[in-house]
Amino acid sequence: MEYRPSDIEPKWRNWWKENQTYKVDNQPSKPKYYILDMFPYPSGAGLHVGHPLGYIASDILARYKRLRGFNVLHPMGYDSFGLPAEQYAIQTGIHPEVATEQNIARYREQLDNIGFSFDWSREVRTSDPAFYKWTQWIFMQLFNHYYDLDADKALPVSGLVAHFSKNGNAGVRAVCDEDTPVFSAAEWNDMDERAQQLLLLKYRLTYPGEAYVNWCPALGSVLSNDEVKDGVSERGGHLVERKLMNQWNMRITAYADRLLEGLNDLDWSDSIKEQQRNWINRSVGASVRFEVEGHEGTLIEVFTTRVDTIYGVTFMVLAPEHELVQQLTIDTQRTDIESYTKWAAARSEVDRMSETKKVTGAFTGAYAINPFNNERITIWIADYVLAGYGTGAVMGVPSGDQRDWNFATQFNLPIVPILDSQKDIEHNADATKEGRYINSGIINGMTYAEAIPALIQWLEERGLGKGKTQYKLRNAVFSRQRYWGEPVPAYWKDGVPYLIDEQDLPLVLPPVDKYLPTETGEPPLGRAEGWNYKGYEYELSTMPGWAGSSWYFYRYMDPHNDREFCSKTAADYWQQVDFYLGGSEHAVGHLLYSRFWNHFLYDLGLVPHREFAKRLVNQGMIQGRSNFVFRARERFFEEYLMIKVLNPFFAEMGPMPIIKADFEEEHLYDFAFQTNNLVIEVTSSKQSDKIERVYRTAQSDGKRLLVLYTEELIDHINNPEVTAEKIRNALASQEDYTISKEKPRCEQLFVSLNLLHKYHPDSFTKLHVDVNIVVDDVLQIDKTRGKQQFEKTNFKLDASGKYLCSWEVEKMSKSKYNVVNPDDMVQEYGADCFRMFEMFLGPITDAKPWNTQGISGVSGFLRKFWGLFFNAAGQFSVSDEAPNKDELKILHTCIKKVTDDVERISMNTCVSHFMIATNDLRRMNSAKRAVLEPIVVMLAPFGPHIAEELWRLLGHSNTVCDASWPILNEEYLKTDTYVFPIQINGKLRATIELPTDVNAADAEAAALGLEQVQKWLEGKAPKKVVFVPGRMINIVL
RNA sequence: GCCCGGGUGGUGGAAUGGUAGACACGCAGGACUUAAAAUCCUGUGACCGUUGAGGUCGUGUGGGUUCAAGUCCCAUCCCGGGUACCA
Repeated sequence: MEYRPSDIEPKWRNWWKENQTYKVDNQPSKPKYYILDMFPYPSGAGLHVGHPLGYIASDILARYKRLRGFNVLHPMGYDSFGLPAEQYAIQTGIHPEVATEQNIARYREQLDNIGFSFDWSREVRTSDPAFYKWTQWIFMQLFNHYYDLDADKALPVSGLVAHFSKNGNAGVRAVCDEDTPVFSAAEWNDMDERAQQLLLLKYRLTYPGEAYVNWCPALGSVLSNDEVKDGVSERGGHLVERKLMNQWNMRITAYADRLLEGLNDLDWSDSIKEQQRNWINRSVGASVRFEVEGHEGTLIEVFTTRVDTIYGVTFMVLAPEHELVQQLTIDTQRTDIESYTKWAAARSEVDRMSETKKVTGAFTGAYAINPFNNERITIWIADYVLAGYGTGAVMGVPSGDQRDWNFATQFNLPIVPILDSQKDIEHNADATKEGRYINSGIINGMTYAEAIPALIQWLEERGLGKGKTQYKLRNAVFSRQRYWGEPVPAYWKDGVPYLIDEQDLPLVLPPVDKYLPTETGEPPLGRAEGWNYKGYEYELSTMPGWAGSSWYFYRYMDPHNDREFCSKTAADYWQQVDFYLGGSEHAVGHLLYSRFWNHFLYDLGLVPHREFAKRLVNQGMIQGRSNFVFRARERFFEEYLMIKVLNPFFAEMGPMPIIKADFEEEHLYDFAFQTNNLVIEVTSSKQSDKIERVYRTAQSDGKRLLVLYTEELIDHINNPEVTAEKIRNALASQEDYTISKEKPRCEQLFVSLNLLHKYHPDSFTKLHVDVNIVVDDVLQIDKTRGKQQFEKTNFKLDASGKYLCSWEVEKMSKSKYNVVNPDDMVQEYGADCFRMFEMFLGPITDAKPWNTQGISGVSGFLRKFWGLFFNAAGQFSVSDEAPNKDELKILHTCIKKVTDDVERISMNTCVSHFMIATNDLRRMNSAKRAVLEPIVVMLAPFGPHIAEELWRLLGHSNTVCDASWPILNEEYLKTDTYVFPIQINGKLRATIELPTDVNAADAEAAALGLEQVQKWLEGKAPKKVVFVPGRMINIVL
């Protein structure tokens, strides 16, 4: 019987569905294993081949764990709020919910096609009110809690209020805003409700505050960083500026230390933990306040990790957005400062940080006073200082910091050495901490270790600063001026936010007429009619994409609970995620925010662990391999005409007076002949104005004009003789105006890659082409028909009649037309083959471009494996004979390797091991149940359909999912002899077969006795012989 | 720029500091076939040499540690991810 995946795969998928094979119940009697994939955003492009990479790996692990006796939770759902659906809604008017619903249906269909063991009864969607009710509920808990430093956990704000009314905020050690005043109980009790509420916001774990956003005045809305390219909006190219806006924030910095410490116990890759550490970036230093000359009481605070360099400060730099810039700038500098600020506002943070070669800045005209030596230093603004980072001001120490050095050099500011060990500071900054201080007042002669405490003590005694620990981690902006997200369960009264009643949850997203900001620039929710809470206006921003994904892993444990986000029973059983798999691009975004929420939920006693995911593996991205085609621009046609058609004419008729080799527009005519006064104009037939203009010029010059439409050139592009004939006719004719009368068929021309070198690079526009109509970089011309991109198109093909495309590796995305749909692969090769091929591509953690060459190897393997079970007549035929030693060795080698490799998530080598076992068994013509059945079980996680079919053919009535993983017996792997490699000076020169357990002396003697070894020894004795038991022999000469 | 990865034959990749290139793809030759497809067998890092010998080089590049380095250390180049509102 032939292996036909299209027959067996749908059959078993149905059977699994009907028998609820993958339904999971809480079974306290069984050990549990929770394996989770980062859930997908259901995009309109559908699932692409990159998504399943992780899902297949986790599915293999889930099925493997099940075979090893675990009760495995392996759920799937959708992160279904997000920007793309909203963009689509703006363009089409279709409600994002409708589009999202369709996208999910499509994802589900595609996922079902691959044979995953997901328990779909536990599916979650973040955009489902039954789900986001709990996202909103958690938000409310955050609002109602503050971080208490003594308890080192989140505590209810109600306790804080009680404390304030008795003692004021003295004695409260809590994380709060920098500018929180100190107040007494009396002062607190005297405050009105509004003042009290405003004060409490300084403590709450979520609070409204100001943050910079990408504001696009032309679109009247805030843009995501993704939507901004080179300082303008991606759509429309409108100007974008950075603007302060009132936004909800999450006080994640309260958890900075715990998020750092928690990393130590996590079984996550070192690289990801390192990224998180760097992102949080705890730095110990000092804050120093500088007075501003002539501005009594105005202080500029800076944070520095190198307070020891304070005497080397020769200037100060503020972020262009710094609140004091306006006030400090003197009139004569105002124009400079304003134009610089405007320029800087248009630049993104990444641009601002990346630019290190070009130093820019502007002088405010103001001076600050260094508190240590009372020196006047100039105050500048420069875009390398970011407003949202630290205090938005830095002290410039050019001798010790390269960026400061560059700045000082550019603007001719002094560079003062401060350590006797600093070298070469005329050419570079030297950030050393070695040596002793010079030019440094109270710390002269001290070392780094002595100077720091001395300086901090000095500052603290005078109230001019203090030792301080700072984090690079910033509080997270939580508002989005968008429609398609969770509404914030808060309303505004008198400029103060209040939570709605818990019983009014969920606060459901209201309908709006358009998904755009209001005329007054408010978020789309401002359009919702009658949308208010007991007469008060709701918060109009919605939550960001990461809200729902920060806690969804608990919902899978108890997905239908309408009283709690997850019951205690469920959480107690499933505990935490044992294995989490997802893209490395989430290293600091999702994975840090979700850890933060989890720590908070843990503080409230709602979840059993501080960390939600015990083990994490990051899969590499499957990149797209984009193809490009080249559309000819007008310049091409002029060049083409010259090269292919005109040159023979010119050779015959002599050179022309007015033609030059370049094809600039300002030339009067494109080409001209002396013969018969003929001039030629090449242009699109659409440019009738231009044709008329040239015609008039030609008339007044007394020239005869031939107009060649680019479109007619396109029509005959592969046959230049047609055009040559036209020119010949025009040269012979006496008409003063020749123009084609027939309507050209084509409007655009695409030129094959291998012809481009003949033309100027500017002659073409490079465009993405759908990779699904390209095979081996050759465009399938027949498949271009009916495609909008190729309407009225002709192709200039290469000598072999092909159209060759160029290619590049890029992110796989709809806009790049490089999305490959797994359905197509499944259709052609079957789901098992697709699954195994994705695994066979390489290590799960590596990024790689999608490329299907090689899939036939996996397909062939499955057929060969299948063939092991059938005799020459095509009948199922498996023997019950006892296996021999060689067969047992094949089997147990396979058990060992596959078991080891699944445990370390090395799925690609597992596939190889199956191939090796299959090839070996085929060579032996072996078909024994005792060997084949265990391999079927091991194959089941990888190719569940084929394994299920063979399992049943072997006579079982239950599903292969409920079989047991085979047990390794090392005895079968042992060998009596081993072929030892013999190295001379580390290079392989010979081999020798010896007993596996040979001792050093015997091995050495045997090796030295070999003729090949003697040859190298040249009669001398070796200096040394290294013997690694059971492995190798190295002879050192 | 900064942080984190990665770089091995024509290609995807394999390799607890111990025989570099497992397993596949591709390619070449052969078998079967009227033929093609499919299938099967053999070969396949480069170079020199050749009798089935043997040798030199070889894991981005340049150094180093070691009896032994793809693997460890230092420097450097290139590619990918993240860079706080894509998810």
